[in-house]
Amino acid sequence: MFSEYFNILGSISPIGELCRKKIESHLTIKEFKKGEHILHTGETCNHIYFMYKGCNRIYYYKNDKEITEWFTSEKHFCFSITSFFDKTPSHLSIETLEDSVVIQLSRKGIDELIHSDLEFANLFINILSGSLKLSQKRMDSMQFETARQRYQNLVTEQPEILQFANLQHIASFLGITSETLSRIRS
Amino acid sequence: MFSEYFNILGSISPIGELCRKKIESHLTIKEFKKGEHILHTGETCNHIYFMYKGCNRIYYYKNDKEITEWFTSEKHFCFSITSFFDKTPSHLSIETLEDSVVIQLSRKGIDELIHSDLEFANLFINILSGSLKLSQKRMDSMQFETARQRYQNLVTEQPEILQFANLQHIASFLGITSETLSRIRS
DNA sequence: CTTATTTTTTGATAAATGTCAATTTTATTG
DNA sequence: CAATAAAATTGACATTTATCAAAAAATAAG
Repeated sequence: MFSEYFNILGSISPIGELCRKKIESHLTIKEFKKGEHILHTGETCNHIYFMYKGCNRIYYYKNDKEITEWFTSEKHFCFSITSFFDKTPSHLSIETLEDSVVIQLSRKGIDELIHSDLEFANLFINILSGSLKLSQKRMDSMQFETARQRYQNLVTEQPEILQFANLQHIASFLGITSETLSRIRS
Repeated sequence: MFSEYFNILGSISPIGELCRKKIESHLTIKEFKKGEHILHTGETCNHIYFMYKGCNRIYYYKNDKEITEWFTSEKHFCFSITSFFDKTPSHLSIETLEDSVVIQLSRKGIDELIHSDLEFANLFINILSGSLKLSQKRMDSMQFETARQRYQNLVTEQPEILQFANLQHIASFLGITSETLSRIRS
């Protein structure tokens, strides 16, 4: 079960047998039913989560409304960025959208490894730079594209999200109301 | 002149004398008049820039209009994220908004150091995680705040930008037209 | 200092999106 | 499968922001 995990890590940055062993000692596996929370608001995010099976959405409340900030598809990583790095309670929640199996890598392990293992440090750099590119891309699309364009982009670039997310999740993810998204779709 | 640079690096992540020496060998200093370009569209971004003196804006063209994506204040870092990591021609340009002095750290040096020096790798991780937090924060504000709120945030959180950026730069940075910003201001 | 150029402001109008309410459709549960 | 709850759609209208054009103000150049 970890072999697929390490294959994906390896495709991000090469890691040797020794490094794998070290990483493995900081992994835990958890299962979640659809709709359960991987991380609750107020908890501190102490892991980087890998969706071995299933998917999730990351959301927060703004004026009593749920706003979906991000989706994580199967075989992808996620975490609450600010909470993880600042060790502060998360304003984000992470909720599974299907029955899921999550492989968690602890921050304690990450801290230890980035200070002791060059291979791991470089792996982590590559994970961060990948996240940064994604975040930047999304920011650009928010800055000067219309709701319709943003929806089109989603359909062409991340069609898998349409499979598991409902209209309200997608609407708030795109920064629009569900009524507007419904009209765009028709 | 480098001492201030290293103080700032050191405040991000502790680095010893040896690491400093190694970094120093990959630094170059460049001066720019106001309005000159640190990076042109189409060039590949091969450095991380530190604004020792002066400031800049990072912009791109969309439908023949300039869109400012980011501002860099004095004593801060910047680079074209996608171009730097993917080694591809930048769609962004970086233009100074004042006479400036830039300390450039080369990608060649960065590549070398992250693979050989744990201290540097950790420094770089901290630079990336800081960028990621900023990027995320900006994305959130784009997602569900009105133009007026985004402007208010800018005034309270980054007032220095108002000193060197003109109305059009700020408007496109906020994702609105200059007419709208002018009305918000009055 | 005067003229030219660029930037900002203002006005009128159009387009995009939001809000609220009602209805229809879909999903859930006993 | 009927009853209920939740989600999606639709309509009427309000609000925000964009667009285009012109005027005013600020900046740069001779």
